[in-house]
Amino acid sequence: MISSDVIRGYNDTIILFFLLEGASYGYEISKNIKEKSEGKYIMKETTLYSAFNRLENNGYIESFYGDETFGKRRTYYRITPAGLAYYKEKCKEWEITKDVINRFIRSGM
Amino acid sequence: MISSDVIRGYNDTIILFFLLEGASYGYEISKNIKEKSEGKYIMKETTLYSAFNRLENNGYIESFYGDETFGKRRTYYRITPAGLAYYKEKCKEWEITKDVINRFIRSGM
DNA sequence: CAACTCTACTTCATCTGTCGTAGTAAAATG
DNA sequence: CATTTTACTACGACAGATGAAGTAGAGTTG
Repeated sequence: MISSDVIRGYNDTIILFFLLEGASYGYEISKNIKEKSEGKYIMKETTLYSAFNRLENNGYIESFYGDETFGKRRTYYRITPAGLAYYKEKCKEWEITKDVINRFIRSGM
Repeated sequence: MISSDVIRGYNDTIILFFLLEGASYGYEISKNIKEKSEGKYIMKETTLYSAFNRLENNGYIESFYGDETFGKRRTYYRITPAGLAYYKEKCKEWEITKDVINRFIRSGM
């Protein structure tokens, strides 16, 4: 398990990644993150839902209610064009970040 | 310039990296970070000095005064064995982190 | 020689994002 | 029918980053 401070700047990006494939909701994304990272990263519920709020306030995602007449009502989110642009930007930034941090890492110690 | 939230979890590691080579002090490390990253990352003074405090409180570095009889007195820092162990740990963690974040990045967009 | 820049910090207050704790509520499972 | 899983929401605490401002000596420039 890696510390979350490392990931801090990329939680929003991780969420947007899953929304690229289509609308989704909190619990599903939470499971997907765990699965895709093979359990190496688990986003806390509170972190996830507060990220949704931030992303929506920034206009990067939009929420709507599912039409399930059964079960607990889900809040679905879809990515907006601004969200897609933000995601792409973050991907580029990541390449630079990786390169920069690598300069301060000694891998063979 | 990359956002510092990304780096957040690695500021301490970056500082320790320079102390591997020998004792140093704030201003010098600040310059070194800028140079080594080719200006892509500039650690703010307040971030740097508060990191020194944190690192010292954790026993990862030790401070001492330089014997310069001229100029403004410098506070030097040297890495401790615990600091070295911490640095090595962070380097290993970085490899995992990189791998995990990469899974949520689409590089060709 | 006065003004400015560079070196080398320190203090303080604020903000953002993460996370612990707790609670609600419906459906599925054994 | 009790427990687990799904699907959230609210609240408060905390750590680390940062902006603004100040201190102070040394070197540089007009």
